[in-house]
Amino acid sequence: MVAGFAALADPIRLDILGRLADGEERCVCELLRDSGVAANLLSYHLGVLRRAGLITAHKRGRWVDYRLVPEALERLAAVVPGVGGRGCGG
Amino acid sequence: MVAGFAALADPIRLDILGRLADGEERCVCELLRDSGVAANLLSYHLGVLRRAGLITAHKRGRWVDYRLVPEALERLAAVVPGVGGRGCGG
DNA sequence: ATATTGAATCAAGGTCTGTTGAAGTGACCA
DNA sequence: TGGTCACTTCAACAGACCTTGATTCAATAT
Repeated sequence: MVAGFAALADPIRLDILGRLADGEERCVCELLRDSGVAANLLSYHLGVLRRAGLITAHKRGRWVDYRLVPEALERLAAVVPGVGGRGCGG
Repeated sequence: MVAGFAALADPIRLDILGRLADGEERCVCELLRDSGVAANLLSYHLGVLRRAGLITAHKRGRWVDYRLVPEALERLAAVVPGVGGRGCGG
């Protein structure tokens, strides 16, 4: 949980998550094109997000596709103190 | 914004926020009693939260009371990627 | 088998953070 | 005026983090 917020506390990682925010899968090569960071650095940050459980990876031939784990992010958003996680209809 | 998430990425600070989550004001001395950390360390973490805009301080005689800034925390929770800030009735 | 590509990992650095103990500031009391 | 209390700030250190360049690994193409 602390690890989840720590994963959000970096501009590169927020950028990655923002680019996956529509729920679609994207391969590293595509994330790499727009991000403007080195491939190994991108891989490092993807690893941080993956180990935090915020994204998942699966291989497709030579490529690796990443996808958001919305539940993990919702759980994080719901646990922000003072917000009260289920304000909608829970 | 990155600073906001970074402020959440620490167990002591999450503990502080959790203790302020009811919206009530609490003086440092009260926060100090249960937390079990040194006074200067608590002051440091309160400073991090204050500089991130997540809490506000005001003096009351010899004491300092801290209070949550719910808007700041709601804004943070709403900006978590993939959650969709206004999913309720926007 | 070899080369090439997409991606992950390793080693090493510089920088930021968290923790500690000591000193400083302002408000109250004698 | 001096002393104590509540809290903050300072100086210093260990550890974690981010970034970089080089290496490694797996999958495809020749």
